[in-house]
Amino acid sequence: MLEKSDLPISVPEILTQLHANKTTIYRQLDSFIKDGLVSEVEFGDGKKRYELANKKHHHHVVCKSCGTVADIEIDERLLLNSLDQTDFKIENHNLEFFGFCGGCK
Amino acid sequence: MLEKSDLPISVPEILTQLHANKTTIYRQLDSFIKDGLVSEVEFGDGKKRYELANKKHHHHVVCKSCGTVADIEIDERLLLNSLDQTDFKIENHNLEFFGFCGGCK
DNA sequence: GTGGGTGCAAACCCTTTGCAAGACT
DNA sequence: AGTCTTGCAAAGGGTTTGCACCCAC
Repeated sequence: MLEKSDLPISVPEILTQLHANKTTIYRQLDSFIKDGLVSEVEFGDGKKRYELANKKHHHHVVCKSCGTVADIEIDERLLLNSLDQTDFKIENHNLEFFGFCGGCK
Repeated sequence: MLEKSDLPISVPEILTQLHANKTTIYRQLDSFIKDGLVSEVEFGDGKKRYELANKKHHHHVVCKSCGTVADIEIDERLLLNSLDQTDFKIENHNLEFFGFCGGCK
């Protein structure tokens, strides 16, 4: 398929670039996610975004002005220590940063 | 208004508890956010949630099974250090944890 | 009367579902 | 035949918008 984008992309974006059926895209993404090939990220604009799951664990910085997205690696050691205070069994987390990119700031 | 809930609540949830107009709720929330009284959080289920902005900076743990939400404080020092690698000017971030609560795990 | 907040309905956008048609074994 | 995938249209769910109405100054 079209997981050629190296940054997370939404279904509406996919549809502008690929003359394909909406429903099929959603269903294929679901199955890729189930197989662990694709992962979902959320930037809080109401659209889910998808990226290949073959990269090492990372997070994103999103430009509030132009929408540019960059990958970022976070040292999560201290972050994980903070989890001792809860009795939840944590399985995953969302962590995304918002600000202005070099060109926009 | 009804910011009596001490945890983030979505507009559909508000509407079940308060016989009020949808549009009015959205507009009042917008204005509260603009005034810095309310802040928005996202748990990735397509609904925005809102909570009073008068608490100290914190994050949430969300139970994937029953939906229970708890507050959690995160030591963000190391996390912020990681941001040196980007030339973005970061203004804010989303950080939410997902897992299973004491009752569900 | 003018300006601002309210209410209703419709529109919007992303996502999901139902069902019939097609492809593959 | 049987099963799995596709396509289209419709429905769903959250959010936004248009516009008329009402209240207060």
